[in-house]
Amino acid sequence: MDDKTTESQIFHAALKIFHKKGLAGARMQEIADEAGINKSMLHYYYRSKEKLFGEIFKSSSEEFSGKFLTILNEENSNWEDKIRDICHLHSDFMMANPDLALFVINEMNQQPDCIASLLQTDMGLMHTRFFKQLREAMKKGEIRKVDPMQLFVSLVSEIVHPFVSGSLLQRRVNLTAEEWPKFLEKRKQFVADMLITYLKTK
Amino acid sequence: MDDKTTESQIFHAALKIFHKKGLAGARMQEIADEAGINKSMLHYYYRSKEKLFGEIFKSSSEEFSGKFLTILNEENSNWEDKIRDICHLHSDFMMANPDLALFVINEMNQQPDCIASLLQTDMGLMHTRFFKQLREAMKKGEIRKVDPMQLFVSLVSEIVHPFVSGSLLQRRVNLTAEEWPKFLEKRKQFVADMLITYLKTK
DNA sequence: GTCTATAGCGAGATAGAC
DNA sequence: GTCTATCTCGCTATAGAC
Repeated sequence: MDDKTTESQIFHAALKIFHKKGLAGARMQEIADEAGINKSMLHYYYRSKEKLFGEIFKSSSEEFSGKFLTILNEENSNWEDKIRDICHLHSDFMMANPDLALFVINEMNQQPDCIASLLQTDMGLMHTRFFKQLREAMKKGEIRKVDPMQLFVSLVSEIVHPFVSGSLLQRRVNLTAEEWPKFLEKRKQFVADMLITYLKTK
Repeated sequence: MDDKTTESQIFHAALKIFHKKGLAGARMQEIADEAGINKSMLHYYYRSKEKLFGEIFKSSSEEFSGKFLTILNEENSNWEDKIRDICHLHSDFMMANPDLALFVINEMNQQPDCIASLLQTDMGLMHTRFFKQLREAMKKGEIRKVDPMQLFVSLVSEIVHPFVSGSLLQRRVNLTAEEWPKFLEKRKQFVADMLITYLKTK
């Protein structure tokens, strides 16, 4: 799907436009223009706007969610490494795909039913190595006893939200467009240190 | 604007529909139905869809941002109280307005220019009592020295993101629709404790 | 497979009676 | 101020030539 066929050109153009404008806001003409091809080709390859959107959403949400699972299930790292990995690798991923998170979150709220079928119902988060390692460390008394789910939500929120809410937060903390990426870069370290420090102090 | 005049009925109906579907996804007919009045009345009172949307967005974004400033500037509370207040009061506010945050974030990204004029350019965050108290406490060595902006972004992210990303996170942590509100309720305490504990340990 | 032309419909907006 | 009827346009989708 990464070659230069017409179909993949459409796919990549649609991804870009849907990510920026969402299903309701995107226009087939705009996608065609972005791909540099004729509008009727979109229907030739993907039948309808909804079908095309479905492909994009499926791919995007799987990519977004998949990143977490692979890191949380890594074999050769302890819970501390995994927190640092999430902070660094996921930040990098979102820096490279600035509209992805908001797109997935947003469209998921809009189309609860039509989209529900596209998603894995259970990610098995509780059974990843990360959670096992956390529970183990708590049992041994190495770290503070907390609800692992609250910790996970904190981790995700701290990393994802600055990207989701980018323009609003940037304005609030009064940083320029040049300073903001640097702020996010420093943030990886800040979040990892905070969470790990909190867990280790009793 | 809170009486039962036609204009306020339209306003409240539009708020509800725009919050749920956004500018592009909302339909004037749907707003009229929600308000229980004729569609042409929307144009009579608000001229166009864009004008009506503008009123809703202005009101919503001001309400959303204003909550923070008032808490961060409270006279009779120290930095610790203020963190707890943000966690508790802002959570309650978002629980009561579940679609507000995502709506503001989303539309802000969609309409960068048309909306920019509606927003206060500088919230003066750095000059609120909260930040003064934080810097003071750091100077005295009472708390860990951190970038106050990073801390603020963490605070906002931890509280706001679970609401913004509600349906996605809920699915991830595998909680039912009944368990999720309880989880969010416990979260207020969890976040406040974590941030305060982190700051106090050196 | 790719293009042009156009069908068909939905939605925002207005005219005009009451 | 409120309603019904209608205009107009933009957008999805398709038909059909090449």
